[in-house]
Amino acid sequence: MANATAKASTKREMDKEARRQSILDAAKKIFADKGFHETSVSDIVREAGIAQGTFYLYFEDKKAVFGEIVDDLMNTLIGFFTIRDISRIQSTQDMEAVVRRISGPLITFFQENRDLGKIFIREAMGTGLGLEKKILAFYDRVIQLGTTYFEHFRKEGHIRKDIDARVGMNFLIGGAQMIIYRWVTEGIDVSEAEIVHSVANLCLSLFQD
Amino acid sequence: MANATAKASTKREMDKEARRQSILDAAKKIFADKGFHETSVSDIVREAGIAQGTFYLYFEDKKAVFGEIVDDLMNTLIGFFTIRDISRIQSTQDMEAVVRRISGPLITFFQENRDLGKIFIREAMGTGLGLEKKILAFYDRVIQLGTTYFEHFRKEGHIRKDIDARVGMNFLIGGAQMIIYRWVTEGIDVSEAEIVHSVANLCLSLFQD
DNA sequence: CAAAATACTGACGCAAGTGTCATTATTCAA
DNA sequence: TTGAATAATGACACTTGCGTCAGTATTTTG
Repeated sequence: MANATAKASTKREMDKEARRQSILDAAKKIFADKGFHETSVSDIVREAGIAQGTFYLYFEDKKAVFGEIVDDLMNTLIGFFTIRDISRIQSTQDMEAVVRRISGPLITFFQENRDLGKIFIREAMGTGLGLEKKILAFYDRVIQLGTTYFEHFRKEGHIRKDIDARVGMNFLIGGAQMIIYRWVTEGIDVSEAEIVHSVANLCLSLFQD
Repeated sequence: MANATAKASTKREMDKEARRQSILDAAKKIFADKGFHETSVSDIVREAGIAQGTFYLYFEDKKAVFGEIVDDLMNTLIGFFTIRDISRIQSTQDMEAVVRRISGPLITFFQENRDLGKIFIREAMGTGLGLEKKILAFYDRVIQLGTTYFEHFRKEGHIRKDIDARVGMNFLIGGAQMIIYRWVTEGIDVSEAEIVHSVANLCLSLFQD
């Protein structure tokens, strides 16, 4: 917190952070385009406009960049799935609102970050890094959140009785993922609003009474 | 059809075919275990008990084996999804029967071929070979079949009006895939019958009135 | 301004894995 | 039985891309 030093050091930090970010951005672009395995570190540094060696000042290796991209994404997504004070929400109306409150931002996000959509859904599972476990853990976390909401609405009586929450949630995630993937990769001629509507309706029809 | 020659030649052919198959089997095992990119041709030939060069007498390269495995699998799966004479089937009862007739054998198949499940669901999409397009075409074919059935039952009046068939089918495929994947990879302690029951119910609840 | 610290560079050594090919083994046919 | 055809071998030359490091540039500090 010594003023001058702090300022200088802060400035350096910022620059390093910016460069780091620019490497991440370059990597996202190439990964989404060519896939993890077809992407070489040379590709990334070319896109980022830096030398080969510089890359290794900021990241351990190619895996590390990829892992960080996926980690960041998962954190962002968890944010979308988190709803505080679910216990306050009670009517069937509200249940629909909850589904839409989740799926809306989610889909907007993927529209604005198609690269990340491709990377996460197409690549991340089969890269052969340790990611598979992490991703399954992520799904489990989402499922856990979903199950909480589910059980809540079940208590309120808005939910059909005969579906196992975990299985249903897995189904739901897979389904939503597939729709988002196809929407993100191919330029399906469907508006964001329509996608939100469809996804939300599908989710609801799975569980609703 | 010259008798002696034909017999001899047939015998040779059989042997070649058997060897080919043994390479495919070895490859399936390793691919499912380590993933496409972590698998080397050396791994495959070691598993198959042949020399490096022999591999290349039977396959162009590693991609070719993988591609063939995936192609075969897609053909098998299309068989499961094909129902002749859908127009004969009319009641809601029958609609349920159709869903179960598809999901039952499908799930049995994946239970008996977990390797293929892993390969197809975890690997095939992101290998970076030309497979992505092929797989999407496969999904489209399945969706087309599904949509036919769907429209049929819609005419019969067993289906909710407000769901777009294509979107619904995509959702359904993604959902089913996710469940099968989790069931295949982790040893979830759920019986095959229960999985069939769950999947079928989820499919039905998506569309049913 | 000097010199020390920090940041960046890119050529290159190295490892991994591919696919070939000269050689050896096996099968067939006469 | 022999030699011609077919099948299999495995060592190795070659490619590719990774990660390092000795050297250069830039920034900071006193």
